[in-house]
Amino acid sequence: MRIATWNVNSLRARIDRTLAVLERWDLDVLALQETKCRDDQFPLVAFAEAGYEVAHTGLNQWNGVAIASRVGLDDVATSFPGQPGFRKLTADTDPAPSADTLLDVAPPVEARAIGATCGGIRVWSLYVPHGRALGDPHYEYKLTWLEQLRVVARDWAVDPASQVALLGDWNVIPLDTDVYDVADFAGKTHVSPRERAAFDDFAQAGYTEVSREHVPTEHTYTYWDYQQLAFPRNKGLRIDFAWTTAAVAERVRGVHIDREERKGKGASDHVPVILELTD
DNA sequence: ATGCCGAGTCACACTCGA
Repeated sequence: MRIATWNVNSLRARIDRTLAVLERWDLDVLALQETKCRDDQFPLVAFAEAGYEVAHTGLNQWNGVAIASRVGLDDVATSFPGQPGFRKLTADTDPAPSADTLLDVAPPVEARAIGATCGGIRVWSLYVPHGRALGDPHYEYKLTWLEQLRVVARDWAVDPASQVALLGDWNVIPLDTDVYDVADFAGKTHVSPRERAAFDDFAQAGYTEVSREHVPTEHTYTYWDYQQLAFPRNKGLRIDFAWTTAAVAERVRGVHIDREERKGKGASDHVPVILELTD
């Protein structure tokens, strides 16, 4: 069984590359992030013709996460329990006291998490908030989002037989050797101690980051910026990961990072991470 | 060549990403 995660950075712009990834890796399940479309814009037919069912949540042009599967797709959840929301608190988005403000309504939950049971594994496709800058409200949102995910994920992992895979773009650089030059990230998001702790805490919640276990090589990246020849110069980041329960981790026979997918015209800035499991 | 930022929205300049 093969399961992959990929931040596709607009599915409609990269539907051909996506179908090619499914075929090239003979994938059973693909977790996608940043589909950047609403549900009604999702290219369902292309997936169906390739033999995949799809679950998707997308509210607008931002975010959007999906799971495609050819081994079943059950019990779809379009958010995790208690998933925090986010709303900009600026004058232009909220020029006058709105009904929301007056009612103190919780901020909207974004399309950043979707779960489904595929071939006996509870798969989550996750797009962790970026954080934007240290001290930005989005940074606190990111930390709260990760903490709440960890709290609920810990409960999912209590039964030692439970098979759970938390796949996605975590927007955290866990190690100094996961970036071309950590000095370039001084004072920025992705490397701060609080973000790294929020990421590492999934180990205490009963999970193993299996891509590290199988591909420990330093300076192995999953993302390269579009600007300033980052890919040809190999100035990348490792930010796409797979935390799994022990029952999944022991089935992992290999992990592949599809660096080839970053080449050529029309590439996403992220590449797929593929898990090979015993059947 | 792995090649100098891209996508979506919207109306041309902006947001967002990391």
